Amino acid sequence: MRDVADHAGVSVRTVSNVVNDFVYVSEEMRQKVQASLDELGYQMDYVARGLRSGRTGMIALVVPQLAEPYFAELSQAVIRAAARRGLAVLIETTNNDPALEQRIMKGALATVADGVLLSAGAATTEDEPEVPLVLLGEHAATRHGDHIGIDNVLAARTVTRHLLEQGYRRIAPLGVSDTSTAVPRLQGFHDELAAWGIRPVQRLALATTDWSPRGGYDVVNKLLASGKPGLPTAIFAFNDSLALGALRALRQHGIDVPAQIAVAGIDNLEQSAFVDPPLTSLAPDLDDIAETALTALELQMDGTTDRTAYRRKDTAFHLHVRESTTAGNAQ
Amino acid sequence: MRDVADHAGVSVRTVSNVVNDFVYVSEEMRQKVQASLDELGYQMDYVARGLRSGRTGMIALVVPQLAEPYFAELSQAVIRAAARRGLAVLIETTNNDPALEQRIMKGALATVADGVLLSAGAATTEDEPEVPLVLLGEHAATRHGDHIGIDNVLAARTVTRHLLEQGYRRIAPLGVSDTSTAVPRLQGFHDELAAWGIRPVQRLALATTDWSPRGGYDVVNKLLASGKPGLPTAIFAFNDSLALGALRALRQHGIDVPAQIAVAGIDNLEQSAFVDPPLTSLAPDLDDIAETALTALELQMDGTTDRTAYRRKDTAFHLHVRESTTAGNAQ
DNA sequence: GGGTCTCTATGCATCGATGCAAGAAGCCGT
DNA sequence: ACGGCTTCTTGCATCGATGCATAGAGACCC
Repeated sequence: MRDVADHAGVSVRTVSNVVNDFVYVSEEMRQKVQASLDELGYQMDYVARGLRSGRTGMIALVVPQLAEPYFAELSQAVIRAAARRGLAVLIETTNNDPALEQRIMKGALATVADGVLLSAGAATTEDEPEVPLVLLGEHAATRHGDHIGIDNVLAARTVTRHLLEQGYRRIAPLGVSDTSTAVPRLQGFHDELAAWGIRPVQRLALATTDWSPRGGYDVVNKLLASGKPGLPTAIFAFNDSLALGALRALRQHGIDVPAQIAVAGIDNLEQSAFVDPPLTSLAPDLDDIAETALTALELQMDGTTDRTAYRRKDTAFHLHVRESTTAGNAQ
Repeated sequence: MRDVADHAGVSVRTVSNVVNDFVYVSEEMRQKVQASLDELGYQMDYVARGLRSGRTGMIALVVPQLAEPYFAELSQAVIRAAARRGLAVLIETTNNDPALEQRIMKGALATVADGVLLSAGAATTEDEPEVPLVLLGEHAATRHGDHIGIDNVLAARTVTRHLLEQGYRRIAPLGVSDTSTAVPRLQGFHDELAAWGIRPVQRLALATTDWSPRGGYDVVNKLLASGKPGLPTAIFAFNDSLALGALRALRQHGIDVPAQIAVAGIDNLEQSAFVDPPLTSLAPDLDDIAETALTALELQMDGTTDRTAYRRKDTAFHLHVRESTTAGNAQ
């Protein structure tokens, strides 16, 4: 900036004024400085500005695994929403390491990011976060700040209701575990069963903490290989990755989906519409999540809302019914 | 840092010395300062350090679309490799916007990132980049700096050879277009055919620039719906997303894979092993790409290599043969 | 003419860290 | 006792931008 100032024969401050569209700059001056800016190819040093202003123009997005399609699609939505606000996105992955999550909640990213979006974590903390922080998904562990996500109980009820309406009665929940996302989904599943006067069959519960295709495949494969009688007539996978693995296991055992066993999931991955048969899935509105989260984050950043209070916002979702749960001989 | 200095009754500079493990600090002093650091919960301001040192500790990763599984998996690998070096990763998406890519090559991220990894772009430029810059994948357009990726001609030959060895002769390339990645893959396909004395059948080429499941689905669906005779006996999809869409279209038309038509792809997405039938796919070694790219980037950052010369490094890949190309009645 | 007001351009201090170089303290050899 | 050396600590300037305050130039009013 000093170079530009020298070149244009004005003060550094004036160059800054031009760059920032300060009101009191004469047209003549603006053009002269602009010419120098262009000629020298000036690029703002955002680090220096960040030091002075206390803002970096960056937000951090923290997810367990970027390679999981759900988080990839979510990240994409966040990047889009951030771009609309002129913010760049720094992505960190935690691999579900609670210690790392805790450090981040405590403010480890405070100096590089103006705010943090933390997704689906395991860490618990009672401390007030030291950065503007918005939690995505379920975080049973803390009651501070903004929590954005779908109502998982309601979402699970919606999927379950669909299966029940299709006539399926022996439904196996897939992905049962004690993680913060699994618990409310199982809850919703049970709630809906109860509403229909159906008692959950403990033996049908398919437990795994590995919510990947491999996890779904392994669990369902074991179930089928066991040769035990009393197979479910439908599988409600707690996410689509599990469902895709389950589908593979079912096909491998020659089981027709949905004629013999129906499958439904949650996330509505891009992939899910292109497997065979196309997967019925509940789609969280990722753009809604991203937009809502960034709005909440900005309110924290400019001090409108505080970080102590607990605010929960549920975002929209939509059930995509596809062939994996229709055209079957349900019972 | 000033607060810590006051609290410990020492100078700011000494605190800095302790934080940076400067050699000439007495043990006594180190402990006293460390106590104050801990007590006050000091966190380094990386922005300020960045201003002084000219390094931000961040690299930018630029990809067209994060939601595409390949780029998600690549990003994951880059984040891991960067973490090993103590670098954070800022992710930008371009949606293949050439103007944006060009701005990035010119150094738009120079002040926020110490270096840039730019993946699979369309932009052409002859200017020397103004940031340490490593290009990932094919970038026909520029001859500056480091280019890291698999040898796409060889990769395509490898897949094609596998199909030929399995006995397939009427192979349809899927994803034909004039993008920088498609061209060498088609080249390799033709090269291998030629080596076997087979002339490519123009009519079999399945052209699309949309390398997503939808793109693959649409093209193959149109082919099958056309009712034209002379279907291929195998499809070589230029990436797995295309292949997955193709699989869906084939199944929908009641075509058995691989008995009637075999399918192979490139990328080896996590998903690809869990579709039905599991997809034969050529796996680029993403960790190798990320590691090689970051090594090259660091050499540029510390000035060991310059940004003018052209350096191309091919990374490892491995063909995963699965059922989508085996156990068929090839011809 | 003098005072007030608006518009424009500038100087200086500052954000939080580190490079540099000098100062202080202790030790050794002669 | 004194210079020379090593070890340890510190003050000051600096990175590149912006906040604040103010000075100068006109314009306008009484």
